Amino acid sequence: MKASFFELPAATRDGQFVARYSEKGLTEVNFPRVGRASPRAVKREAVPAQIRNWHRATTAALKTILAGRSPKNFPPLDLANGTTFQRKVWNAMRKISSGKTKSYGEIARAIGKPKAVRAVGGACGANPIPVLVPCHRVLAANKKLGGFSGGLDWKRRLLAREGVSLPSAG
DNA sequence: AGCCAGTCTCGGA
DNA sequence: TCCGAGACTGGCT
Repeated sequence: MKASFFELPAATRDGQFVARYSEKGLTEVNFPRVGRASPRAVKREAVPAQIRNWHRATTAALKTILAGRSPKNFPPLDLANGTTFQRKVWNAMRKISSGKTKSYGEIARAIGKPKAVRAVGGACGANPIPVLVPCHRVLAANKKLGGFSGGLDWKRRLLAREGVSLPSAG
């Protein structure tokens, strides 16, 4: 883990998310930790104005999505850590609008690799920015949940907030 | 080489 | 119609 990023807490009604930033933008979002409190490495006043600005956008976007709506503004996303394939997948996922879903196969087709469905699943799991990059809107072909790195509970909750109804678990 | 957040096809309840 | 097992898949570690 590199030292050149800022880590800031983003309080929502679902708990305190943690966002990380590079000089280029948002690199990572983490779901609220159960037991432990906020990141302690960074002092508020040490955070550059630009990053505080991005963080404001991140927090607002998180809250908006958690409320089941579409954010008007996103912070810039720094996806430089992913492979080319992963970035294609994440980019395709970002085109899924709130309340809609796609299957892993559809994503695979969208990026021109119709047979790479399992790899798409892998890329979803490697998505460093859940919620804002809506990996939760990707379901299996039979409309079942599939998996979710943050826990299936979150996936269900996020989809429910967006008005998506699921066949079985309901 | 082995793992996987998928998908399709069968066969049996 | 609804699972479960098996085969096959492509990209990642």
